[in-house]
Amino acid sequence: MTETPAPAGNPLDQFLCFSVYAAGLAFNRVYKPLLDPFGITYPQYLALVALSSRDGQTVSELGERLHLESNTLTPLIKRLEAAGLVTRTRDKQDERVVRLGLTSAGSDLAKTALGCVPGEVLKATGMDQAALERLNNSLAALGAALRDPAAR
Amino acid sequence: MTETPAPAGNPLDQFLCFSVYAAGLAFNRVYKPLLDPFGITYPQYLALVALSSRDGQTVSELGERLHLESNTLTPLIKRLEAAGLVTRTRDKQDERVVRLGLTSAGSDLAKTALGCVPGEVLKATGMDQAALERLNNSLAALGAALRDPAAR
DNA sequence: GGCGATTAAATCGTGTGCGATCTAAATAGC
DNA sequence: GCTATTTAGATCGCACACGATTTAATCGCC
Repeated sequence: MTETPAPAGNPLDQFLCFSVYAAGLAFNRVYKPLLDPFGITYPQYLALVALSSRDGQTVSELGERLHLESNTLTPLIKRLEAAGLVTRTRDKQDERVVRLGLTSAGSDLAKTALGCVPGEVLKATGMDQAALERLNNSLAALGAALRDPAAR
Repeated sequence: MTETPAPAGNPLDQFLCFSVYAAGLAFNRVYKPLLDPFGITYPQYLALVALSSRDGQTVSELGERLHLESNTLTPLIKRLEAAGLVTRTRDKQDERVVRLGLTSAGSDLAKTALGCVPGEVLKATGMDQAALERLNNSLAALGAALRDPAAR
């Protein structure tokens, strides 16, 4: 009774999918106040982090990293471009392709955010590094299994 | 190389939040083809399951279970009502409150879906019951920690 | 070299999530 | 009993996510 604010007997609590769903909502709510000062959203933050690892990624490559497609990414990237954080340039070799990069403002923002946000999030999880890593590995495996078309 | 379709060196892979995010996306994509025949979405499915446990829940109570508020739930519930699956009635004692219930069609749909969908989802996870339960418990604890205002 | 098939990204419509605000009903305090 | 406050839902605008389609460029094959 000490930590179940939800009504008793919630059948959803037995569902792994719901735990993932609810944890996702909760992460989003932890990130929001941390990212608001930077003027970016949580998915935008993920995109900036993914882009900071390598310059000149295509929209498709970014999509592979984020598990998203152009229908979601194009508007998101355009907002980051409008904010002056990301550059979009058509590939000269293949005009179908759009190459993405961080502006210096985007790079700075990513660096600054990565300097303080992850620590705050870690604190909010209340977990130690080892437990966090175990859970991360389990979830990565779960995601890979769910994405595997052979498994259904 | 056998199971890493994403570009190498993805810094996001080290983020627990991203594993949760990506697993959530993946679950959604597993559920979609399973729920399409019933004409409902994944959040609508969660709402129906939550409503099937008890009749006459209020919007707020449903929100506590789903970790959502009326700004998200009201439109969702109205769609379920328009689909003939849910009833909405103002409480006679307190006219501010809306009591929710399943129609017989909604109850039947929930029963039928619960009869086949969870098994398919379990198969897609590729996990056994014990591992699934452990992961579910870890994630429930993570969600509770993230929701705890004292922890940040 | 030309043309159908493929590919990358963009566009569009619908359904969530959510901060902010609004409305209406119940309660508190005088 | 009457007003100020609180509470439950609803509404609105914006940002994802995604199925479906479109556009434009490249590739494959003859």
